[in-house]
Amino acid sequence: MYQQVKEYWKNLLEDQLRLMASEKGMEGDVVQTAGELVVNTPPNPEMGDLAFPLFPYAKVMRNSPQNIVKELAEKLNALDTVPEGAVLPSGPYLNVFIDTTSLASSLKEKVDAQKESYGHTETLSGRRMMVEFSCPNTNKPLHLGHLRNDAIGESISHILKANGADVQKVNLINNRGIHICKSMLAYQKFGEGETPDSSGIKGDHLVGKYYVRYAAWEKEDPTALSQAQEMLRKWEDGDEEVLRLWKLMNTWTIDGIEETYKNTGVSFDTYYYESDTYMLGKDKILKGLEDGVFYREEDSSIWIDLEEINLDKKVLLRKDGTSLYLTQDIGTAIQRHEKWPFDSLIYVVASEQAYHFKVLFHVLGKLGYQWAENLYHLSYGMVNLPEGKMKSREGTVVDADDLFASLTSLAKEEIIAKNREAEVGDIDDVSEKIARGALSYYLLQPSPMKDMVFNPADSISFNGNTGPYLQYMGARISSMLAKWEEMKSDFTDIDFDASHLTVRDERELIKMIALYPSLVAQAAVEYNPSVITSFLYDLSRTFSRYYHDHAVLKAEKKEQIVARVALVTMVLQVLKNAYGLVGIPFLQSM
RNA sequence: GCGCCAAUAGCUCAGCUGGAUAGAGCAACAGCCUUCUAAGCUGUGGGUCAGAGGUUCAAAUCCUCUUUGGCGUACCA
Repeated sequence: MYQQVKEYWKNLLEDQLRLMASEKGMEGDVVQTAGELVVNTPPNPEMGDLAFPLFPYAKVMRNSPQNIVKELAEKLNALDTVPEGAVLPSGPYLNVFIDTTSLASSLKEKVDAQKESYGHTETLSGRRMMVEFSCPNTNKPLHLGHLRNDAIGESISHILKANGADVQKVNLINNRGIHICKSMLAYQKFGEGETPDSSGIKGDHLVGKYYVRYAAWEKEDPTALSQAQEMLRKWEDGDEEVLRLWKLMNTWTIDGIEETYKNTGVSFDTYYYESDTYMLGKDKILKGLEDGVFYREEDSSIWIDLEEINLDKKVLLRKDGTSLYLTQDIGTAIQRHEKWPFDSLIYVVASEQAYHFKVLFHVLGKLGYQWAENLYHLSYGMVNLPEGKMKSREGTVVDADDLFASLTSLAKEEIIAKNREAEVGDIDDVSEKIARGALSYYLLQPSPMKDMVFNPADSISFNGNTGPYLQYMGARISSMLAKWEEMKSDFTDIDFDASHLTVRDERELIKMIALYPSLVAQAAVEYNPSVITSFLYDLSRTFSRYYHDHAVLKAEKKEQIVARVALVTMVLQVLKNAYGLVGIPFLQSM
């Protein structure tokens, strides 16, 4: 809606510029020559809502930008359609105050009507988009790195959906391979029949314990690795005993990981298992060989030459005919497209694998799959600690469950310290939701592409630019509106009138609400949830200042109260809608 | 070596399809709770936007080079 207002003024100004030019006897379309007007925002709201720099017109119109602005302002002011004071010349800029009153009126109608779907767009309407993320190994519990992956994957799925896409969230469980056998082997040797139930250890942590145990054992026993390899061979031969243990331990891990997903607010539409898919892709490689897309080395391994995309050669099938990571990914992509013909497939995977995906997409293209150009690697940076990289050998890996638990207990302590136990209701539930919001927001704030530093001390602080701060605004508004419910019967004779919303921050809030849908669209185009987190913080900060400075329910005039309640109601709706896109639970009270 | 990515306040990050004095949070300091939840609000200090060139009326933003850091360049996933 804000876009339309911008567009309106841009067109109006451009028309007037054309008029000015032709009055001066200039030939041709001045807008075409100088370029379309750029719409900016003035440095502060007192200077206007929109700013049009007129530098580019100086040369074409042979006049200083200042003079052009002055003339343009006069022309605009002479029009009946331009209200007094709407246009403000400011040096080389022509600033415009938009009509936030009528904007607020139409916004109110729209938000009232659309409610939780306010902000949704049609930009991806009808597109089938698959998002693959998380993809954990079944030999250990999730850590901080997975949490960033999950947060981005989950959020981007919501964002795409909000823009009209038909989204499928998929998880590919890495349950096969030598690393899985290592934990199995250690369990066989040292486990003594321990189970999650008998030990009281969460399944994924129990399996992780034996993965660590293996590493220690490997140092003492030089035959360890060959034993693990032997176990993998048995697994591939379908050895019953090995398969039984494999299934058992997989169940433990996956059950554990699902509990973590539940805590952190992550879910999937479909699970794939590597054990089912690792054979896929071979046929396609052989077919490609027949078609001359690939070539066979003397040792009979199959390769592709990547000279076209300025890369080296890459092996696709081992000399013994077994498949590789790449082979498998080729197979799964093709299989997925057959099962659910997507318009695009987004892989949420760490930036370390950029090369892999470049090759994967190229190979699929060479195999003749048109849709290969609609594959996208949503690459995200590493999560580091203040002292550097996380290293499992040094025990600095931040465990997902531990982190979530400590966030939850801190939130709980905070509620108790503030004496809010009675108001919040289920304190455990609320504490978990605060923890979830804090974590998700912390991880989604930086642009995905960049490496980030996870500072444990910062992450557990609930002050300042944090998830709980955002939740707090929602809770404050909710409690305000609850009070309004009790008093609103005295206001039935008063209609909403947006002309009572004139204070600076009211105008700011109106503009932000109006801008929100275009940001939802932008977040999808950029595959960037931080567009939404930044917006949420801006909106919250502005609102926080606003209700601190201006009484809502205790405003002087009744008309003002009605208008402000309506505005605040809209702010709450937008907050809720945006929370949903970035994994922040809404709290009625906190 | 080659390739990809990054570099903004003491720390963590926004801003990057070029536009007005580069913004937040944390940390430091100073204020504000008989008034809609102080998980809050206000203010002060803090910047050669890594460096050098270039393009432009205008560069943190675009281009080139340099420096520093991360990642990759496996018949691992």
